[in-house]
Amino acid sequence: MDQPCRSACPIACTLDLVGDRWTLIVVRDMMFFGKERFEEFLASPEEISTNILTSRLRQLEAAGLVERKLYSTRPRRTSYHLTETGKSLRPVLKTIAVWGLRHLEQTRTPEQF
Amino acid sequence: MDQPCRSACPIACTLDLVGDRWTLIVVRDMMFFGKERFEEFLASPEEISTNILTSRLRQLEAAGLVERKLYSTRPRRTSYHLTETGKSLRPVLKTIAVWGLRHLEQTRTPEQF
DNA sequence: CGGGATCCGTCTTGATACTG
DNA sequence: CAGTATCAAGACGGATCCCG
Repeated sequence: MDQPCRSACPIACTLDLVGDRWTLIVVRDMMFFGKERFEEFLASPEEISTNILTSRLRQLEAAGLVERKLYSTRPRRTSYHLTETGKSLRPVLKTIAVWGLRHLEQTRTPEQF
Repeated sequence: MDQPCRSACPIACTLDLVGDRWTLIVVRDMMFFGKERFEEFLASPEEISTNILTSRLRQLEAAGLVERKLYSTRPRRTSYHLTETGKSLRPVLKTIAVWGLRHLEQTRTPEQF
């Protein structure tokens, strides 16, 4: 998540960007749940903490996947939106979700969902 | 990477399993490069360290994505193979690789690859 | 020599409290 | 509401050691 790229492998480079426990959760919230504001991301069931959320939003912004907009100065209100590059992650999220559903079907009972 | 599941979301659950800097690198090495042995994983350009590799292989084994086989006792030789569940991650890896290639095309010059 | 385990120092993550 | 400050806990990396 820090250096641009560990290696020339596109998988490794992608993981450098989004390969951690939280980044794709935030992207998911924007992409599938239409969340835009700091408070909304905090409200997700995974319970990201404020400093981690801040750092992930900054990284996503730096990587050009997310744009920040101040839409009110007093009170200060910020909103976050996926850029076109950010939106292009949709197939990745979708594939992960599909895999998760399949895999979890086998290891957990349906009532847990 | 620790608890079974942070939430009922299949994306979050998948990330709990493989959402870190190293796990999918190891899976990639098995899936696309046919690597099987501890030493081979260490030789990848991303340079995973021995303790991290050990812990990731254990986690993958515990999750049922990888099987360990001792194919020689003296000298002791261990090999690691993807189970069917592990192999089912192929579309995930592939989608990530495709996204990486596209995204990196725009942000880096071709000579870097 | 292959396949780790262990120790240690550093960097990162995350929970909580606090601020503009 | 949208963060920042602080600090403990854990992840990571390197080196070394161990064991068959």
